[in-house]
Amino acid sequence: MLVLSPADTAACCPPLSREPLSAEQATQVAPLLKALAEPVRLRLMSLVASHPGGEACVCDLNDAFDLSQPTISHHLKVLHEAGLLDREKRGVWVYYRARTEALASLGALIGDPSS
Amino acid sequence: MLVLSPADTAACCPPLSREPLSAEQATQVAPLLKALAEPVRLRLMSLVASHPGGEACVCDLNDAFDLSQPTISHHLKVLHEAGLLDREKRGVWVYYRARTEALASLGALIGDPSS
DNA sequence: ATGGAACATTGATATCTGTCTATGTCTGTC
DNA sequence: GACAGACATAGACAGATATCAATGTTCCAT
Repeated sequence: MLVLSPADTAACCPPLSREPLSAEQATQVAPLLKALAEPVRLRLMSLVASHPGGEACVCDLNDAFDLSQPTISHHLKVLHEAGLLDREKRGVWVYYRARTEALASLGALIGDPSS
Repeated sequence: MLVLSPADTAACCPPLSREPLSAEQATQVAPLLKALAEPVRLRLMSLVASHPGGEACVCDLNDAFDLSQPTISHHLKVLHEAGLLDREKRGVWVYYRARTEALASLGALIGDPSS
């Protein structure tokens, strides 16, 4: 099943320095950046993305921060709802996987490497 | 004179999916993303970056939005203090210039194009 | 069934932020 | 020098958000 996530909207736009973003494009892309624009979420994203297999269990992530479990859960939810993390429950554990295509298109939108 | 701006901190880190960001790196990079993570600022950045000559006068930018002049001024200040826009006063007008190197390194950090 | 472990959700609170109006500062012109 | 235009700053306020403690839910083992 094909699911369109918020993160897919990053692929819709040319790089920032090519042509001006429309108001609609900006309101679609900004939430992606906002999801990343927080130190804890940035580290969470990085932790998951750089984890062996491209996925990480919540139990691993909780230990990496000096924050309560609900707080980590909240940040993971924000990243998930933005479409930057995929969620999968396996038994008692929940695994999050980084959507690298979303990160790639977002990165290309910010700083076009080909220019 | 060489001035180190907040935006330069984006070049310090390997891509998100290479290795986990440290807490210090995350707190340095997050403000850059936060500056961009707002629809108006994203459009402002895009407007300036895609403007002929790579720079734009505030007078041009004000007209592109249905917002008060102080609000635009505020957003430009945020982008400037993040190190994403350079500021130059010429006569009565103020010109903002996009720091494309900062955008490039930030984009590379988010989604590594070389991987 | 019962209990515990792994996460999520809820509700509360303090802080941050985007917007406005009003005002200040600087620059060029008459 | 007075005035007008371009832009910044200050202050106020409503809405968003990061955090926590408490509680709920789901799954597995005993």
